[in-house]
Amino acid sequence: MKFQLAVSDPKSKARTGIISTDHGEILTPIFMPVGTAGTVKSVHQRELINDIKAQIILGNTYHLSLRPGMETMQQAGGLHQFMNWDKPILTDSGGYQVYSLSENRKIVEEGVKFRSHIDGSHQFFSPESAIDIQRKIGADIIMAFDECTPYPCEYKLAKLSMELTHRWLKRCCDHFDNNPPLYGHSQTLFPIIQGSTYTDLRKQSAEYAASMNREGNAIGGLSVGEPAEMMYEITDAVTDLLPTDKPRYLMGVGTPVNILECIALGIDMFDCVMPTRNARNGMLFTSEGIINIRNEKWKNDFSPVDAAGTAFVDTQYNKAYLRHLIISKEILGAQIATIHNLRFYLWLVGEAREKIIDGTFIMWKNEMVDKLARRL
RNA sequence: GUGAUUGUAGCUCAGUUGGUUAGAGCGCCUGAUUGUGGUUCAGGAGGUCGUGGGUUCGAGACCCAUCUUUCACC
Repeated sequence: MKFQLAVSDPKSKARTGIISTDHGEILTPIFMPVGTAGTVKSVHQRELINDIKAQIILGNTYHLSLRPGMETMQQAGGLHQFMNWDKPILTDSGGYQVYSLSENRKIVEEGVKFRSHIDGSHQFFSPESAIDIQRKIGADIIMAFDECTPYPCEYKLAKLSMELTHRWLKRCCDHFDNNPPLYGHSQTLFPIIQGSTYTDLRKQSAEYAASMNREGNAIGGLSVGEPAEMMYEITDAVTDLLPTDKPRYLMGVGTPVNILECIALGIDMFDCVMPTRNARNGMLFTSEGIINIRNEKWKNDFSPVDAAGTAFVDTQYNKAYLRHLIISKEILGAQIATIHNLRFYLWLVGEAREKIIDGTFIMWKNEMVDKLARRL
């Protein structure tokens, strides 16, 4: 992987760049659609490329290791081959599932004992096994195995957790360096910064992550329930300590507003389930604000889903129809809403990139932020 | 026509020997959702208990009439 920093906005910390992988280039800042189980839910790979214009998608170590399992994955020749996606892929390590499936796990120094949510079987993940699995999946960018702390989190616990994440990070790096890729293309490992909402811990973690000298760095453990302002504050502090010549990935963020604010703070990569999961529940993100398409007021509104939108679904279907589909839990409703939301997210980061290059980013961002949070 | 049977929220139904403001599930209407368990969670609206009489301090419940549902028999 290579990262070429292109433009730095003089009025903020925003920047643009190009990430090069063996599966192609990624123009930053970028949003990466989440495809946990080897599919971005409800959309076709062809739509991801042609309509949504996704440049990179996510997969998930935990979910893919349970199903279909690594035997199938290896026989398929890795996830790119398996799902017929030859653009870049990033895999999350399963660390987040330690957090989100917290009722079914036990954390020890060695790793984490899980119970599968599918069949209740006992599973064990360690930094080493998370790397092994991600080698077998074959993602272009893979993530260190970390512990994501909940919010709020006491200082003492946050510190202990961060220190465990650091020891795990060292093990991830060692194991990664000692085990080559399996499919003839290169992979790169990103460390994850933790430290909850404590600036001193975050700084310590950022420095430790940077000292691993990998090709990119990620910020984890945010957008877990803390106020947005707190998230911005932490992100701001952390990006100051990360090398400028490597991409910064803010994990799990966020709303369109969050993304613009964090681009201004020097973040290059984002992922979030919001545009996909919320699409399936009828929440649409548009340049004019947020639409809950289930609301009764759209029942007989035959105007386009998003007249200003750039996806074909925005003009080919009307709101009343989409409302009907979502309320009826029809599959096509999820498809249309997901294509719309993902296209909007990709459009948004694409515009941000253009504005950074133009030198008008901050002005544009401030105008957009007001509109994006409106409820229509 | 005769004999049973049924009637409570939009739907399917609870509702104790008669006792405060009649409940549930689903549906509907609003929110929430941030490295996805095709979700999940929170809140809300909605009922002259078929109708009319009666008994009783008090009736969704008991009695009478009437309408209604379903069934059987003539």
